[in-house]
Amino acid sequence: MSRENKSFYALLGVLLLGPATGYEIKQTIEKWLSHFWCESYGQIYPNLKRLVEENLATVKTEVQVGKPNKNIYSITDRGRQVLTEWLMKPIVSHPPVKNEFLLKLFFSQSIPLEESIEQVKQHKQKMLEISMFFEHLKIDAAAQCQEETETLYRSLTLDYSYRAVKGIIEWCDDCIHRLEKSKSPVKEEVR
Amino acid sequence: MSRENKSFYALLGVLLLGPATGYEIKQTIEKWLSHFWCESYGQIYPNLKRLVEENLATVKTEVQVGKPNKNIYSITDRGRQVLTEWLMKPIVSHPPVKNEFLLKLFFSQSIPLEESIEQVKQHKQKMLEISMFFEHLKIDAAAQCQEETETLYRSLTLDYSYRAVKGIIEWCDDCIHRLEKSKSPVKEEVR
DNA sequence: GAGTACATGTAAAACGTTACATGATTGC
DNA sequence: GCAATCATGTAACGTTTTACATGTACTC
Repeated sequence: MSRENKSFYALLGVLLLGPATGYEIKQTIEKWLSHFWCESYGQIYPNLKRLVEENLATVKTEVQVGKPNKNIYSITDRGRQVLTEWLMKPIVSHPPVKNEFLLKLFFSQSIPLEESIEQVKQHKQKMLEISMFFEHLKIDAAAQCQEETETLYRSLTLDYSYRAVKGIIEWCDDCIHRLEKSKSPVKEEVR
Repeated sequence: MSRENKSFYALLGVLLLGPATGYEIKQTIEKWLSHFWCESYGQIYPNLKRLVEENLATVKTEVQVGKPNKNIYSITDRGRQVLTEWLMKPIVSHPPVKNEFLLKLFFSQSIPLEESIEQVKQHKQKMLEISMFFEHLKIDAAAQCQEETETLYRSLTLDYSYRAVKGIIEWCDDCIHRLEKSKSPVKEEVR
């Protein structure tokens, strides 16, 4: 029953919001979950099949002309139950963290200071872009204005990521300062 | 030349700090880099071999009795060069983010509020543990007090992660508040 | 005419962890 | 006596992405 496979639950979760095709699921994840989750088609289509095999979802095929037929998936009661059980289970596995930026920075004593500063500036730029994306998402989410509880949980997850990037942007500024300062640390001691 | 493989550079980076065996590299990564990187033996040993094949490192075997022989790896000039080039290259790939906690929270409108609050409290607990681990690391890093530049970069990377968890802990408190409040949203409007 | 959106699906490749095998020594 | 530390290495397994195949319709 592969309780480990998180993609499974991600798919069930999206289906909870309403029936959808694999294609639509991909889009939903990209739009609303991209700041903390992603799935490729290589995961989505085979897993949707398995969902049906295990009675967690049903399919209806909508015949189309010109385009491939649409396979519209809906969550079943059993699917809802399995998802709910998972949602309430405490998280045990803390999967590997990998941050390429920090890996580089950690070993950066061997490159010129200017280069390190440049890397940090680029990282800050990237974080600014992400924070702007979040701001747009927030507006979109508020505009959609569905059920109040749904909005609450979307808002909470968005705030989590937003706060994280904001913190990182502040860190970038600090970091640039500290690196600049270390260029000429003697001056301050001389005065 | 597999420029994609980040493990490669992680190994080179650790070897930059001094010659080491695969076993010691694992320990170093676990102690100092664990908050942003990890490597398993299944990655370390085969990649160390490849490092030697590509002249980025050399091995010396130290014969031991009772234990397996030690293979001590040292970085070569070419290794240093390859590492430095990578350090200065801008980061292009932003690998998949996967946050199981947020995935659960996003879909939590379908479980009782109390359960969601419990999940957030557990997440906060985890973050507190991590922040304490960071505080210890900071002390250890200061105590080692090697070269000043080395200390600077370690301190910077640590602060990055530290600030991130601190932000998340604050978010947890906020989040718990907001969830508690949504239990009885009517009261406030009634008054 | 090129590119994008719609729509599904698979095979190959890369990536990464876990578990196993081996085996002495030291501390509880 | 059991667990942990030291030390290396591989095979199996699972996960995940990428690239490919297919094909219409619409927009620039």
